[in-house]
Amino acid sequence: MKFYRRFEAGQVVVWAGDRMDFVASVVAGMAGLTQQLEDGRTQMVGLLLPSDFLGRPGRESAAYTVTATSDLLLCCFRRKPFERLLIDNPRIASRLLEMTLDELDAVRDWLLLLGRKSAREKIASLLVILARREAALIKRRPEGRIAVELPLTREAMADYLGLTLETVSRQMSALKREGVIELEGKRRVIVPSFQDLVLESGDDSDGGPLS
Amino acid sequence: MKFYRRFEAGQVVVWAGDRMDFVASVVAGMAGLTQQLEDGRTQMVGLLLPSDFLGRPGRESAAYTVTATSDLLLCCFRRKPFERLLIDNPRIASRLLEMTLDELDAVRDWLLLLGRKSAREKIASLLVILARREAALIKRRPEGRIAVELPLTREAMADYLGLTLETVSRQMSALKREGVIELEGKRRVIVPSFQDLVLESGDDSDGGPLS
DNA sequence: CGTTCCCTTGATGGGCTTCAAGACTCGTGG
DNA sequence: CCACGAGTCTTGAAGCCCATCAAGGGAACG
Repeated sequence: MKFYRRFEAGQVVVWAGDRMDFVASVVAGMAGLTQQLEDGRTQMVGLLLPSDFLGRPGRESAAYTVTATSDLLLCCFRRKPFERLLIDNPRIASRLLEMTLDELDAVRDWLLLLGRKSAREKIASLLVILARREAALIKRRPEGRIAVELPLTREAMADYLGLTLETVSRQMSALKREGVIELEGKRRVIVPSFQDLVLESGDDSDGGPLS
Repeated sequence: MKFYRRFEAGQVVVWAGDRMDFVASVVAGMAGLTQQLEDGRTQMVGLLLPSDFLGRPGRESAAYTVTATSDLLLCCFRRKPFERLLIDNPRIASRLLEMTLDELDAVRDWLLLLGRKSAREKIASLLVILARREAALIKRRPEGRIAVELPLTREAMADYLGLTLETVSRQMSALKREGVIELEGKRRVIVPSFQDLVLESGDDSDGGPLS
């Protein structure tokens, strides 16, 4: 009933429209849900980090293409038994509802980012989000000088932010030039002052409760 | 336990952060959830139509400002009794989960719209969405020549689409000039060919099941 | 008949995309 | 060992789409 699956960076987990008879939880690594227009324009519509849930109970086929953006480890359950589990165990169903509502809130913040933020603010916002998610795993709140893992290509960042990869690259360079961030290789960012990064992100909310 | 509340177009239902001890279902009219950056930039992050659910069980205060975009009638339940209902009645809880998952899918389509579509495609997409929602209420699928109610100001449309109200106005004029739409007053649109409008919206999906 | 709200239209400029070329990194094979 | 190539990223130049600033039209209301 429960089993693990491993994917390398860049591999596709499922294609939109394909049959999908499992649900899963991310153990390690990162995955993106993406949607496309006919002419190929691509937008990421979900970013899955450790502890996130993948799949929809009661649905036969995948609504979105899921791609591993870094090496990825999934803990999978066959869908039918999982659906039974939901019916028999209201506590689990209730927990799933809560996770879904949290995800809905996160996606709504994402709408604000895509609709109203500048390229620079978008980049800063993404780094803030990743820093907060990383810190939340160890029940902490980011502050001062911190390091952020960035297991995304420039292209994946662009698809998340609704930009081109060139613009992402330019804005990363600009933030570096101005000392807001430092780069250790392409996929690791040092943030000298997390507070300053939050200022660059446009919104001043403190990130809410640790939950 | 159950009561009705009425709001006029433009009135605020709740302010973000305010205490909210009811949940509600939209009976008639339309409401928008909006989020703001400190400098005033506004993005709509939810659009509630008849049959949609408002509020989050288990949460004390509103996360977003809710505004009636047209005259609005809500069917409200006090939050505490409603939460008890969810615990005692798994069928209702399960239904709420399904509605939340549907909303999540809708918001993900919205991400694609904000991140990757042109102003013209955004306008067309909004009209397609409203036409489909309206048609779904009577279990039909829009096609051919149809009318679409547009109970939104140009500014509310702009906040939904991540544009300025001037751009919305210009693109509406352009679509009209080219015969894709006709206007009956400012808040009612005639679509000579729904299929043509879908082509203008950028994605060619058929709108999925009627559910 | 003036005020207010909403909408339309014009002119201008800027932020991001597009197109293009080159740099860096890493793994492979000569 | 080093040359080569593929994938990823950076940087430059040009142009377009949409935002911004500005003015005015139209309808509803007192």
